Amino acid sequence: MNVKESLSNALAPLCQTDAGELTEWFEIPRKADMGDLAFPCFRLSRSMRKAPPVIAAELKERLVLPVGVAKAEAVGGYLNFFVDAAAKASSVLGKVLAERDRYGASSVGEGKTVCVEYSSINIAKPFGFHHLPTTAIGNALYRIYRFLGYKTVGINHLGDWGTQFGKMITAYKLWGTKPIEDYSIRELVALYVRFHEEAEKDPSLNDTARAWFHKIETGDPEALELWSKMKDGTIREVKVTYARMGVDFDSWAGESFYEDKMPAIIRELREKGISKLDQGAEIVDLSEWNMPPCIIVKSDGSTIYATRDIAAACYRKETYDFYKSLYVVAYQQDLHFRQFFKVLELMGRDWVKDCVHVNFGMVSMEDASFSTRSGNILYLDDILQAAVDKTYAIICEKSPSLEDKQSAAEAVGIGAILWSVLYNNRIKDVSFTWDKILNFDGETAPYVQYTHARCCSVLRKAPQTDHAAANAALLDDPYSQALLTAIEAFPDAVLSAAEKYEPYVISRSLIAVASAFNKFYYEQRIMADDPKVQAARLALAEATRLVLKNGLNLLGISAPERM
RNA sequence: GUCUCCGUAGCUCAGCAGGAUAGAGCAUUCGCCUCCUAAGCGAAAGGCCGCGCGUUCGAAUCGCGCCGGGGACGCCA
Repeated sequence: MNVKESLSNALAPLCQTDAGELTEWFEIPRKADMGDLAFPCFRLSRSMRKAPPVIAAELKERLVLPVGVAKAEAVGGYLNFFVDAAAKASSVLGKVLAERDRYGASSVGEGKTVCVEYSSINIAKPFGFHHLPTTAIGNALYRIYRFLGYKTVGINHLGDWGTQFGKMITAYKLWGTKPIEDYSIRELVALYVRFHEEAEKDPSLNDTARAWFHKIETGDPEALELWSKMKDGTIREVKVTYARMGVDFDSWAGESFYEDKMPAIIRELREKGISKLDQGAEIVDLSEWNMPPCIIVKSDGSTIYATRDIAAACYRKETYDFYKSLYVVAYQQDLHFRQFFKVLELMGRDWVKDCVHVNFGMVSMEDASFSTRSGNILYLDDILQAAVDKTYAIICEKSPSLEDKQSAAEAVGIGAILWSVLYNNRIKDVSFTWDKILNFDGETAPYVQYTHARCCSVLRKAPQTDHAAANAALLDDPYSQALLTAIEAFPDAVLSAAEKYEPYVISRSLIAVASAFNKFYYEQRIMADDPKVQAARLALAEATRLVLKNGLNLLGISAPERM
């Protein structure tokens, strides 16, 4: 039983209110000096026919404080409780040191599967800067749900189908100079650009392209092989970039994968009378829900992304029997998701309530020095590399004696980039400037990483001790207590992040822990003269290290031990 | 035009299943390294929480209406 519950049980008879309900009432006071838990008495004023401050004062008089609560204070309409410092220190520290890299984890998701569609790049197209939010947020959610015990399925819904592949093959056949598998993405993009230039002069190229795509569709061996090699080459190349960001997928099933799964959907929509013909196309009329129609089959007879998304959703339900299916896709597609979710509902797929469009804002690059590289295209890899290079220079300046500067620069530079889309509400647009990204002061990934490295440094220099054996009661000073409070809040932050599909909840929690540790570090000497105090503070540093590492890991950001 | 999201300090943002004197970071100014990583710590300054009305004992938080901005709106994804 935790402190909240025992307080609720003690308060229940005095308030004549159910203890379970009272548990929900507790708040965290705005400031630490107001206590650890606040009990608002406003809601009792009607039933008890007294003013809230009077109730608070009376409760304070009559309440017998349960074990673990040191004192109560009536302030205005609140009854504030101060938990026993030693009890708190020992329970928090004990939990973290016992659970270690599982601290903050849970088994709430046991037996449930969560699908996360994210990143979703196009084959033979740049892996661009604009893919950063979906990749970083999707990866974080994937890791968060896995940490909570869910079975997770990360899906990269590849853009690997369409007439552009006919164009690619046409261009390759005309101007290709080496085996297609040897082409890098940038070279494939150059071929594509050339195709469009030449097609301006010679429109017949477009017919050739259509013919090639038709060959892919009908299974012509040569066309299929070229297409397949382009796809393999792209995946091989992007995997390098994904690896730098700690990203991986369980499924690379893209648009082509659902080609043979759409006819059944189209047929069902017709048979159930959900779709109808309109202006030569098959649509689902959604005017009843104040939405434009959802196009299922175009007037030329071909399918469209809504059809594919419906087929994909059904496939995922059948294959994974998901508890939730997340789509980490920009808010520009809000309407599209509302539309095809509604169509699924009309088809009687009640599980569509478990499908969630996890939308996010736009990223833009303000820095003019960058927008010219590679033409108008900003490759994500270039951004990552530039951040790593600049970080390397900063490390040379700040930590000249560091041995492995390169790997620290990799961790910190990429961490800073990922952080930029993981520390605010998803819906916020992010505009990039190097000044902002490479400012490593304050609420940033490098700040958290730095704090982690500080913990590691102290622990490295200290004699090896059994942290679990330390006397936590000695951590009764306000700085240690504030740090313990921040550490204690971490598991709830993980749960909340999952509930809201918002990784930033974890980012903010890490900032709180790091900030509390740095204050503690400044005010209290960890390597204190008293060996018992020293042992307790080392245990606290170890707990801090573990929390920061776990949290960064959930965000897909690495935690170097030195920087 | 319709739908939708957003509007909190100079800037970027937390807070919003209603509750205490609205909080951070950056930038600015001023302090702190003979001691565990100064990528740190402290202090100052900075606010009609877009505007109005309503609900409530109580509104940054809920409702309605304006204003301002982003996005989407039938054969791209």
